[in-house]
Amino acid sequence: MARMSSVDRRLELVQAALRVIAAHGVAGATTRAIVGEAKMSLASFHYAFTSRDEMMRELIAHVIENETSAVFSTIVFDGDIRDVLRSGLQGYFDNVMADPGHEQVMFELMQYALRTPGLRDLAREQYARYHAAVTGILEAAEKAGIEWMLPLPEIARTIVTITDGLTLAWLADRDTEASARVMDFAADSLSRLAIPAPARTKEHVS
Amino acid sequence: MARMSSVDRRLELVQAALRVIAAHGVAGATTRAIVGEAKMSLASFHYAFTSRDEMMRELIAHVIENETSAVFSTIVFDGDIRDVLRSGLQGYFDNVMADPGHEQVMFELMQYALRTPGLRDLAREQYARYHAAVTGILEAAEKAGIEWMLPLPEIARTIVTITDGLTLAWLADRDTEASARVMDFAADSLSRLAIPAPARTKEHVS
DNA sequence: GTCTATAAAGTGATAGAC
DNA sequence: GTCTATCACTTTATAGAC
Repeated sequence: MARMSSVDRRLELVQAALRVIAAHGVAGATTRAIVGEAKMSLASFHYAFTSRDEMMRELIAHVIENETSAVFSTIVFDGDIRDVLRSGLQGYFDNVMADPGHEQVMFELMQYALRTPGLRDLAREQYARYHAAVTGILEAAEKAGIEWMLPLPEIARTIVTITDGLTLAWLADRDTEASARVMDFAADSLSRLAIPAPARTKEHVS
Repeated sequence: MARMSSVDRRLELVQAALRVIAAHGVAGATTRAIVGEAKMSLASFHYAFTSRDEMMRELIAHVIENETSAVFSTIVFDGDIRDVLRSGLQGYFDNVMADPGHEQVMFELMQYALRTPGLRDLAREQYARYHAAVTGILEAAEKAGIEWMLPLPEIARTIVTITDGLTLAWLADRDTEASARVMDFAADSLSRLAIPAPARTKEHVS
């Protein structure tokens, strides 16, 4: 096997571990399963990391750093605000349905962080990133002319609350139709927090 | 040790397991930890259950059967609907804050059920119970004179979506103030789905 | 029915050859 | 740096005395 830099090998193991977790959960991510997925020997694992705990910590930090954003990135702020919000939620939800394992892994890692001494702050950090990412989108909406009636971080937390709740219930019962109706209500409600751009689009929906 | 009926011994082990899970998570609920908590010998466990898997299945079924309701039971349908909804959410949230481990266990058990072959249907059942429980509360509200503008199960799913999302974020960052503002918005939004009782005391509980 | 003792398999981690 | 072999420990589950 070709020699690899320490950083590369650690990253490769982290990514292999993420694939194992996606397939078998955090509990299934044993060192042997991980090195099997990464096609390395067991000893290579402990050459790269001093312990499995260290790897898990780096894995969660990596996920927080890289996996958080880009979920809402397909939003276009054009037309009726209610429709923008509705299709933004749909875009998120389509991602969940296309790859349910991904969000499930995020939930599992959060639970793991909450349960593991020394990793609790990473769960907090994970949600701070979520909230910051959505706040960024709302700021983009502001630049597109939409004024908001509440502080942006407040609205962002509400949106994350809704997407989390949507995802959890759908992971459990896969009821896509019911989820769509919840998104309808959420878009209706959230749109009441927005004041549309003055000289752009016209109608207010009753 | 006094002899116990098979049913009692199984129940005692399940309850001990729940205490262990609350303290150390599903991963910490080894047979040894459970019989230690229940003050039984390891062999007694396998006399009562053929396997740990069997016990976990019974545990989740037990939780679904018994632990689901009673969370919203303190609601009084008196006064302004928005205030009723707001204090109903607060009642739920107070329960979460008083015993954060309980909701965390529910989330962990759901994840476990989703990951375990043959237990996926229990995750679905868990959410069906949630939705049914909240639907029941909305029906009670109807009897108290509140009309709803959407099908009750639809509103119920939305409420569960919100409470789940609220709880997850709070478990991660413990931001009680921010959670309160989300509940404010939720109560405002949900109250728009209600038509108040025609000739009752429509305001001023104070 | 309840116990002690132990089997059988899996776990994280390490030693030491190359 | 990478490997094989192995240690020390934990896990679920069972055997067999009482």
